[in-house]
Parts: sequence; C-alpha cells; structure tokens
Amino acid sequence: MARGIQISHLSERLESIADFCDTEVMFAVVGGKWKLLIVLYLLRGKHRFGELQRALPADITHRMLSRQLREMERDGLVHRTVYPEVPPRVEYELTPAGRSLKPLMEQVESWGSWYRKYLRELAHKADD
Amino acid sequence: MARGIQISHLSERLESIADFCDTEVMFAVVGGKWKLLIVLYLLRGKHRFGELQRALPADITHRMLSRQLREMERDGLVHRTVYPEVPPRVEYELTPAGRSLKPLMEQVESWGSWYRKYLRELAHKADD
DNA sequence: CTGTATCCCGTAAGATACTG
DNA sequence: CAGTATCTTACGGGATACAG
Repeated sequence: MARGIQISHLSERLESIADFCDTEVMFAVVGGKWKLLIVLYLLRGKHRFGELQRALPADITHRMLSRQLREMERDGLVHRTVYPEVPPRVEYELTPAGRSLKPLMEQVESWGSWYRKYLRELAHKADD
Repeated sequence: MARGIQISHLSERLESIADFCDTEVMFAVVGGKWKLLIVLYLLRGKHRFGELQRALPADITHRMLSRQLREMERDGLVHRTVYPEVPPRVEYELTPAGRSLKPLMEQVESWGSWYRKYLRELAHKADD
C-alpha cells in the first residue's frame, strides 16, 4: 500500500484496462456518470462525503456517490480518509494522479464550450 | 443544411446536451464504445464503411458501426457521402468539429500513457 | 456493399431500506 | 454521517436476419 491506495486493486485495474488503447484509458476511469463532476469538485480541495453530495446535482443518490468514489479510489484517483469519530467523518481528496487530470480537464472544458458555439452557429445558418 | 450536416438533428442535440457542463460535452459525443477509435481512424483521412470495419477491432458488428457513425453524423463530427453506385459506396470523413478533436485526443492519449506508467510504478512499490 | 429491423442480454444506474 | 444490501429499471450494446 502506498499513499492509502489499494494496490491490489490497482493491478486488477491494470488488467482490466489492458484492452484499451491509451486514448481510451481516461474514458475508462472518469467515464462514469458522475465521476467528471466529482473530479472537478475535488480539484478545489479536500471535501467530506456530505459536502460532495450537496455540491453535486440533486439527483445523485447516496449509493451512487459512494460507488463512484470507491471506483475512483480503486483506480488511484481519489484518496479516502476515515476519521474514527462518532458520527463518522470521511474526507476525499485527489491523489497525484487525480490532480494530474487538471490541465486535461481544462482542455476538455474549453473544447466543449467551443463545440457548443459551433453547433449554435450551424443551427443559426440553417435559419437563413 | 450546411456541409451535409443534419441541422435539425443538431438543434435536437443542443437540447440533449443542455444538462451537461462543458467538461461533460466531449464525453457525450465521443463516449460511445467505438467512437474514440472511429475518430482516431478518421483523423487519418476519408474512409469507406468497409475500411472502417476492417480497421476496428474484429468484434464490432456492422450494426454498431453504422449506429455509432450515425450518431456522430447527427452530432456534427462526421460527414457522410453516398455515391449512387451499384454496389453502393459510402465514405466517411471528419467535419471541422471532428478534426478539432485532434489536439485534445493527443493530450488524452498521453495522459493515458502516463497513467498506465503511474499504476505500474505504484504496483511495483507494493512488491517491496 | 451498406444499412436497417427485431429480438436479446448484461451492466450501469436508481429506489429504498437498513446498519454502525 | 457514511455506507451497504437488495431489488428493480433503463439503456447501450450484441446476434441475427433481411433489404436496397
């Protein structure tokens, strides 16, 4: 175990992404329905489970948030800290791998913004 | 209609991605199981349906290839040209929006490559 | 050669309830 | 507060056959 990451699960994951080309790997690890939003939020800092749930769209269930976080932990993107208190407190933060997504996310975001404009312009031309 | 893109479908698509943040948009348009590989192949140039099928992993059915291409056409990433011949010949090529993905794809690929190494190193440390 | 229609299946995701 | 168990649903994707 290094930095709290479940290594055994990492090698599992290495196997399971073996079929993917390098370009597909990112989709494999942040392609879940909520994972992108989770990464974006955690890029702002360490947060508790409840904070995440409130920060994300209302229709994410408790169960799904938990699952997506576990998968991201298994993939070495997120580190989970449990404080042995009552009531329990759990904090999530990005690992170096998680933080390394930042510049990429910015690129992806600006492409998305550009693409939206592109679609609107085409739709506009169609009105002529 | 501009450049052969189905504009009516574009406005449809504009609606359907309205719920996504800009960062999610890219995943919405190239997140299909084979779309990434299709983009990568078409970045090399215009290709026929059959060429695509042979270039992609053997387990993609022609039904799925057809569907993914149609969705990408609807999203304005791919342009489809039908030659009125017998037997029919159809060629696919990227639109400007499709080609605009190139630098992003390169970033995504190099992140994927880096991430693989990162996982291997962590797994290696675990052996110590 | 390219494409669609029909039917089927597996898995991601949601609802709900219960636990430490 | 955080998490899991169980059950269910929805949907992307696959097999196959047929058509222009």
